[in-house]
Amino acid sequence: MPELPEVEHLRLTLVPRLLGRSFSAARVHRRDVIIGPQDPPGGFSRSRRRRRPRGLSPGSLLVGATIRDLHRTGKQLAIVAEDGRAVCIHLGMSGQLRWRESESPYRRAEHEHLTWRLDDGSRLIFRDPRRFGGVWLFDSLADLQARRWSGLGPDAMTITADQLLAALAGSHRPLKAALLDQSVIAGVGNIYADEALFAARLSPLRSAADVRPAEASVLVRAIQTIMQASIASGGSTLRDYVDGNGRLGTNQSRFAVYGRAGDRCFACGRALRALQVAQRTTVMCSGCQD
DNA sequence: CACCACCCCTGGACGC
DNA sequence: TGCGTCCAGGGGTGGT
Repeated sequence: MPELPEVEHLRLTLVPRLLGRSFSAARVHRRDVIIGPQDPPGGFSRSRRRRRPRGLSPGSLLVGATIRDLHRTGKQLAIVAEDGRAVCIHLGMSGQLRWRESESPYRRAEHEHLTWRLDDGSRLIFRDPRRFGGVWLFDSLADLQARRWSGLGPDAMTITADQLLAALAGSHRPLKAALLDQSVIAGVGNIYADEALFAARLSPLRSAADVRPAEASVLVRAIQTIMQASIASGGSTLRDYVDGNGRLGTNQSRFAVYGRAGDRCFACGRALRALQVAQRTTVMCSGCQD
């Protein structure tokens, strides 16, 4: 569920908490959520992931280093230290990254897999009940970008219509399947794919290669407008998503189609239709989208 | 190569 | 109340 807007809002809430601070300690409560730094690019597959990560030391979790920057590409976040080392965090479906004040009494809650202590006594906690997410360790941001982010397409917030069009060219799968493919465009998930396609009046079933330049422009604008609005309202919270301060998002109240199958289309009044595209529940308006 | 079905995981909703 | 079943979905893997 955390897609680009949730991760970006999370990043914005963590920047003032983390930049310039340093980690004084890290506690790993569940080893298999952590991958690297010498493990294969992209991490282990599910079965192999159970293996104990090699090279896991307090240093590789950035302990002792000052935090210089928080990066985001698509749905992934990176904490970058002054000395260049980087930790990549992917929230998956249910992941949370939460900062807690020093005075709050801390008792580890369920599914909290990794806890950092900061030099001012506050804490940064990675929690992920479903464990679709993970934490990847790299010796440098360049290494992270080369080994983990190189397969990602342009970020959804900055992609141009020409770039999207080029990525769609020659592909005959449904347009929505292409939008969900992170190598085509990074950051779009099931919710914002449906919302953007509705706003752009394009059917999720359209063949990707059939999208015309003018339609790609409208679609890119729709994606970016919708995502920008969501970032501003703290992201969408359906179940698990909270920002760095533990606050819920409110953007879910603006959904036009997602989760509204059977309800009336706000534009034309027809009942919204639910279908499956690329193994994902998809909601669309047959009257408006084509 | 392109595409797709399947699987990982947990908790919440729902039916009986 | 309790138990079973289904569903949510990001993304890696392996099959077609």
